[in-house]
Amino acid sequence: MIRVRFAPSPTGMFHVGGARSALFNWALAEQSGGRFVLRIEDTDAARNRPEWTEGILSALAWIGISGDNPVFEGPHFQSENESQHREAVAKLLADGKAYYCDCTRELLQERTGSEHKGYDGFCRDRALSAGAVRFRTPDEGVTVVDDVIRGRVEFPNDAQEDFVIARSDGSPLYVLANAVDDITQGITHVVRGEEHLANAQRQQLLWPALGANPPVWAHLPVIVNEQRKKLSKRRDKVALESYRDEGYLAEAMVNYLMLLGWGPGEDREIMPWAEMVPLFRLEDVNSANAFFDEKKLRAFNGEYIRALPPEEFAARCEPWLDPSWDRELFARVAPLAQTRIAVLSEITANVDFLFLDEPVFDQASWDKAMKNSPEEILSGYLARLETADMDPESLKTALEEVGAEHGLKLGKAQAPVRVAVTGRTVGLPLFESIEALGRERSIERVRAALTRLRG
RNA sequence: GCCCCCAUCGUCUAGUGGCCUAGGACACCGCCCUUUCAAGGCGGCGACACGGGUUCGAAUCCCGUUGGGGGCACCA
Repeated sequence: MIRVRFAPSPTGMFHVGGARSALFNWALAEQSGGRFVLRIEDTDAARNRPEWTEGILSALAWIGISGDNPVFEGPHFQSENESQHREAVAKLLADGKAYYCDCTRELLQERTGSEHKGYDGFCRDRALSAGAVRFRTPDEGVTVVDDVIRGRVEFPNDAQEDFVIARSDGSPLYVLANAVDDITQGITHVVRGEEHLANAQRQQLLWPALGANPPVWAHLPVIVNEQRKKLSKRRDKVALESYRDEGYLAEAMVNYLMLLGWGPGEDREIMPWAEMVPLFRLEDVNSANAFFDEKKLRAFNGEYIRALPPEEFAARCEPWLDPSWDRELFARVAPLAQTRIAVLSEITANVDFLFLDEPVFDQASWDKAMKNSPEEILSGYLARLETADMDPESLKTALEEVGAEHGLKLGKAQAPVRVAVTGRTVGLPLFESIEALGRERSIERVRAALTRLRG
């Protein structure tokens, strides 16, 4: 049985790169009826808060990864396995595969004469009984990491120092704890970001030393920003939550993320998760870094929004709607907005005019719209509004007639009315908007605009 | 400085020696539709980093160059 794992350290926000890794692992587990193990790597007390873990869980659940699916296992907490980590260190020590070292950084630099040189093996045979613990690495030959995505990767052993696996206080370090947990949890495939390739070199050595066969390795390409640098939380928008809060649909996000380094082929891109799962193959994952293109994500999101049944769309907009807004009225115009927004948060700017006492006012929009005989158009339309039938066709005909009286096509004539009624130069179809607003309120707004115009 | 990875349109990618005059998508541009804006339809622009090999034949294989990226903690 395939057992994969996703092992984030709690850091307060969920990285989109992590989401991509989780998704790839999830697809692997799901397609094979295997297990997806969630392990929270919380061994660094400095960055470990319960709410961080909650954040990871909810972010994963958002993209469809949760205990609702029997493929999911966990969460396990690395901190709970510390005794096993310590036992592993003790065993390595007992087997002579590791040794104590009390060299300070300064001492080492003095001896090697460089801050770039690695550890020189000074304590290898000093038989110390305390200090940090270093793993004894081979001096010659190469360490081979067989990577499904990259092929055979060779690391010359003479460039690999005896690395530290436990601190002087006995607490185990990541490289060791991670390997021990993977072994005890029966992980068969380690699928993670390329930044871990160097760790694979060490863990490739650690697994056999711990009496286990190394897993299948797969190091995913890094997701980069426009500068082609790894996405960093300092400079880039990397939090999955921020995309969720802006109104990106989980389905679109999942679809887009899957395309970063992989594709279902056959010139297809928009594809639901269920269809992708059986198609996913680690062998087909690209090895080149991928740029996170929010423009394309937006386009995908727009596609997914438009594909939603109207009622579903209206329901999804709920988090962005003011509680006081009339939901029935909203449901009537929502379909008109559906093709006009790419992220859910944009819904408010499209419909708020219906619920506000007065439309939003923006001087620039006003100036732009009030160019062609605005007073004549508005007063003429005002008169017709009093008696016209309140259906889009009649409302349109009425404006066409007013426009014709002043030599204006509908395209020009609608501008002042639109700004008077909605406050904006762009937006939902005008006559449907007026119908939804109702006669009284529409008249009121046209009157107000005339007043402002004359004022 | 050392180790490693990578290299097809601006971007994500298809392509695994002949099907390639290199396909799709996003972006961009134009046209159509049209009450604004979208959506939709049609069309356009646009790439195999460079240099050597191997081969009857190379985007595809090999070597080198250049260019990017990742990693080098008693962090994870």
